[in-house]
Amino acid sequence: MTDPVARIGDVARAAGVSTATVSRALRGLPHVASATRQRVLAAAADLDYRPNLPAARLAAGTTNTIATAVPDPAAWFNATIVGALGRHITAAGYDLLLSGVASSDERQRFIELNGVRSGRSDAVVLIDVALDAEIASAFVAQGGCAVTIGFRTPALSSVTVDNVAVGRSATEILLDHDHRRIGLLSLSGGDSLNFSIPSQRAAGYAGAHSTAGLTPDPALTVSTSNSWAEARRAAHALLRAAEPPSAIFAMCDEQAFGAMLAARDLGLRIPDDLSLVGVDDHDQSRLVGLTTVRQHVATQGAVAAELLLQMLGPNVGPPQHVQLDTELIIRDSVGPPRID
Amino acid sequence: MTDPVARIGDVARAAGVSTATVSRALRGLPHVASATRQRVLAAAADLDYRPNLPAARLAAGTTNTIATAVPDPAAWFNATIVGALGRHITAAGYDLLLSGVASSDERQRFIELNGVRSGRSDAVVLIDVALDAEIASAFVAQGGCAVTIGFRTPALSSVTVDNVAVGRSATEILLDHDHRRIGLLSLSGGDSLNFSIPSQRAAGYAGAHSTAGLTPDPALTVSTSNSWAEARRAAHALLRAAEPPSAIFAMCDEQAFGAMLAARDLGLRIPDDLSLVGVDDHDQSRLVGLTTVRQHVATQGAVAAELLLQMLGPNVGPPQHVQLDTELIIRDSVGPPRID
DNA sequence: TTGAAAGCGCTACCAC
DNA sequence: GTGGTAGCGCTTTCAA
Repeated sequence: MTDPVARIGDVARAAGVSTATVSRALRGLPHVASATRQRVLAAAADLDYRPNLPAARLAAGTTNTIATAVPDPAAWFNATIVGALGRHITAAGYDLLLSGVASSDERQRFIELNGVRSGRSDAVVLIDVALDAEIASAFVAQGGCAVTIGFRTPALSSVTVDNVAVGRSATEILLDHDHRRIGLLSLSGGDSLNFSIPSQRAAGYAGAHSTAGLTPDPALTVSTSNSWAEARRAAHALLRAAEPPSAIFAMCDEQAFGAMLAARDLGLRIPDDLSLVGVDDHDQSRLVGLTTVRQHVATQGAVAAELLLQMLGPNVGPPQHVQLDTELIIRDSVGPPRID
Repeated sequence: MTDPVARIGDVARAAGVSTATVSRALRGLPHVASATRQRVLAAAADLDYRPNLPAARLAAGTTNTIATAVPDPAAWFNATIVGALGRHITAAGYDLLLSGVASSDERQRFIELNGVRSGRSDAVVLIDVALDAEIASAFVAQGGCAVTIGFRTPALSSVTVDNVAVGRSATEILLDHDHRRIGLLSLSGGDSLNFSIPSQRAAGYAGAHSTAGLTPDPALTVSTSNSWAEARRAAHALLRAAEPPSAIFAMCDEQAFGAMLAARDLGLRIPDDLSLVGVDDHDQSRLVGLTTVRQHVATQGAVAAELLLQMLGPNVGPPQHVQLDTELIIRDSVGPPRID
């Protein structure tokens, strides 16, 4: 059953050389006579030898692993980023360790577990999880290497979008269509989530209003998670209020989907009875004709991977902050307000 | 900058005890006087000591890591499973290593890299990736521990659904509505993917037909990936054929979404001009009123985690195969064929 | 070009 | 209850 696995020593013995030579030969390092290398290779193949990675890494003092923290690995945004990120770092020879950090306790644990100190990973990527500036600084002071996505703090490299602009352009298109009561479906993170995104998008929403000489009605703002089920309930309440909005700006497409469902519940047609704008350009948004502010999600993962690989390279530099473009995608969910 | 990280020896020295005692004290093992433990704890806190995980694991001969292979981590089905799986195994104290294996080369590499031999993981979970029976047997013969999801081979524990029944019930509802020309949007995996699922669902489709005394027109079957963009093109072609189907059975909801788009392109309304059934009950299916055969995706991840944890436990047993139920979810995408 | 031996940081066994 | 010490499996000087 448990056949004794071949170790480097077994290969050495079989090839009649030392373990040092086996190590060199197998890794293609120089200073090995090619005849010797052949012999080692043959012996290794013969014994079906596989080097023990953790041991090799311990000895070499590296981990070749990138640890990733994300609030919810199943959410579309996160999954898309993880996919892109994984592709790139795997190609570069790194392993991807994935942790869900739904609560701030878990986030805390993640940070501790993945500091350089614990030797579990060479670097960390934080997707939509916020970090106190001091914790971040302490992390890098200890030699930690990290990049954040969707969140920005000075000490760490980051990839983000301009969320104020996002909120502004989503609101503007609604304003341009003469909507004057615009509901806001705001994002309420779990406690480990990133609060700056909702507040920045809300700032854009407010800014667009004030540019137009308007002041949004605070009663029109409600917060929900990114689940459409929750957004649906919230939108439902909004739309059944005494003075309902004629349009809704949802901070993510999933919430917009919930709003669509709510509209349907109430017999409201989109865009005739209700206009709607989301953010993300979710895979399904096109299907339902949702007008939305697209952010290039997979690209964010790819860029993060690039930054990471660069930081892990020989020449260290200061943290880099890249901000990606967004664009308004016009589909069929925005029209003029209904006149009653 | 690179402040020297505290090692177990430093803690031992600071507390005036041996490393053995530190190890015991820190891990809460018995045979440590509580006064000693306090002293060790204090010293560790003082030095901000973090045990080096890889080293600890190497010494203890464990990895505490589960390696997961999935064709595409970004796909909804996979992401949902990974999310559920991760939650459970993390709770049990394991790390989750995630690898995308889009090609059979990558799958091969994954298997080699994660055999017991390489000591990288304690167990492996394969999501929708197929394995030759011999490779699977060899894997367990070497002491490998694995569970597969969506694919079944004798040697490995698995969690699956009855895909023939899935295909049958999707087809039956269409047949029951008097459709006689039913298109089949079949799944074509990448080369690492699991081919048994499409063929089983197709068998269900054929079986339902023959039970009704019918023979499906082979021209009505087309294969695409699970991307809706591709499915859209395929459905488009199907619907513009000389004798188009009056209904389509799509092997996954994402393909059904593509078919919806194709229908829209052609000015066909659902279900008036075209009926549609999918499989999965994707998060978005409810939004677009798609009738579908639901499989409990997150549950599959949870069950897989359970099997895994059990296998990793003390009492080894034979591989277990659990088959989860599916259910037809009736929404608004199926109606009688149009009479022209 | 090759080998001996000293680690990497921790655990676990066996004495005391 | 505690410490000494031999590993875990590999890498990497350093000398030969």
